Amino acid sequence: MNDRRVSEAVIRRLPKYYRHLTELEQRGVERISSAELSREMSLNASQIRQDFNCFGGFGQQGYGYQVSHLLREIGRIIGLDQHYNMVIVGAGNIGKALMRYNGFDKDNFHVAAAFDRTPAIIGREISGVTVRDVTALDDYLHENDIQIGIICTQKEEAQSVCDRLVAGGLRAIWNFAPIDVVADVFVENIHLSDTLSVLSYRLRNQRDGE
Amino acid sequence: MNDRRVSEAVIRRLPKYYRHLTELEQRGVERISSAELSREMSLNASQIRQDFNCFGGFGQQGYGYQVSHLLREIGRIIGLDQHYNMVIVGAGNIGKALMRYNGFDKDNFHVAAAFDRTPAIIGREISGVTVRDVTALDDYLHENDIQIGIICTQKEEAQSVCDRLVAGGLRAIWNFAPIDVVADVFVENIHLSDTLSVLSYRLRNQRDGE
DNA sequence: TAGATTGTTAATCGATTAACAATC
DNA sequence: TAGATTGTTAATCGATTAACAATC
Repeated sequence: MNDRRVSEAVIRRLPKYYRHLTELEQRGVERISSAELSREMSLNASQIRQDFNCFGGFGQQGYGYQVSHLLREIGRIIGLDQHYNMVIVGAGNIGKALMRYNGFDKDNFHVAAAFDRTPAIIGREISGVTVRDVTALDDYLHENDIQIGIICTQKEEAQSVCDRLVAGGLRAIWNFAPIDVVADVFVENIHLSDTLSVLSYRLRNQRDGE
Repeated sequence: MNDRRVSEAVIRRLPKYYRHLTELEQRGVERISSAELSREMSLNASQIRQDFNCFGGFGQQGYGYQVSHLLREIGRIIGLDQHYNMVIVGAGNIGKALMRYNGFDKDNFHVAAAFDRTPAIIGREISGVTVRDVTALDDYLHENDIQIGIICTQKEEAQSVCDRLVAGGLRAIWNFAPIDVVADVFVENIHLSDTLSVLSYRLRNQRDGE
């Protein structure tokens, strides 16, 4: 087991491994070698072995990796055996979409409450969750055990909402407002339009093909 | 001007620069040095100069960079002076959210049409765009000049939709289905829940702080 | 045992950072 | 001119890839 700090790049590959292994398990594949996996995922086999060995030896020499075991271990490393309560602030386009989204396991990542400041939206029920007045946010956070805050406000309010979430004890922020929020907890700033800009760049500067 | 191929990392920093410079221009800042910018953006000053010099010398020795000029140049490099027509396939949660989204400039990135296969949704108007029957997709693409396809379907349909978009002549795919679509054009696979998994990983393995 | 494939060390490659001469 | 700051070359650092001994 490699004990040097796990790099950012490795961490971001973990969900990819998890997804692919889930696929393999569903297809009934029982074992896989790093070479085979490397072909399927367009990664380097050495890299795959290095990545897995950051967390301990999950393979067996001469055999490869047992898919179900590896899947379970990576799930545990990512923390998918945990239960997280989340709040969404801002029940506009993206907030609502995330409330209804089922791309992540609902048992694992649970939307406990949603908040907005618009009277027309407050009180509405979306995917079984009633939208509350954002003025009630701070009290709510103190009375409930929430781990993750999702920011879907306008960019102007994002940082102050973030501050309130952190003051309320949250340890992780998933921000969709088009600004980098800054906080002394774990933050993922999602900049959707940045990725669209990347496509624009490539179209503009296309030295063709992919 | 550095003529070696512009690296992936540089490309993905371009939208960040663009956002920050827009901010600066709005605040009325006229000039900025790489040192100052590095502080504000938490990047290294050398890196900033290297990045800009991939595309030519935008600065002036002893002075720094003129914000408005740099902003305009980076916008042009990204291709934000272009007009793109886009189609959205899948008018579910995320599809609808993107139709209503105004995080990207509407003049620049225009949603020309949306498609779905669900009768209840077909015909509905969302943000001024009527949802069409997805069976009409191929004809539509041949009759209209579309550059970017946005996939917001279930993961099961994503690849076949992608194939149809490419067959229809599109050169760029923005995919939100939780699967990596493969195509011989430019593809951005957005895996929203992967970033949530990263937060989960950090919470699980927190050696505290940010 | 022989063959396969891991775990791990070493080599390579590329990206980031530092240094400094050029120049405004 | 002197001072500031770029553009660019060189040094460093870390991540990726290759190699191979360990071992199932």
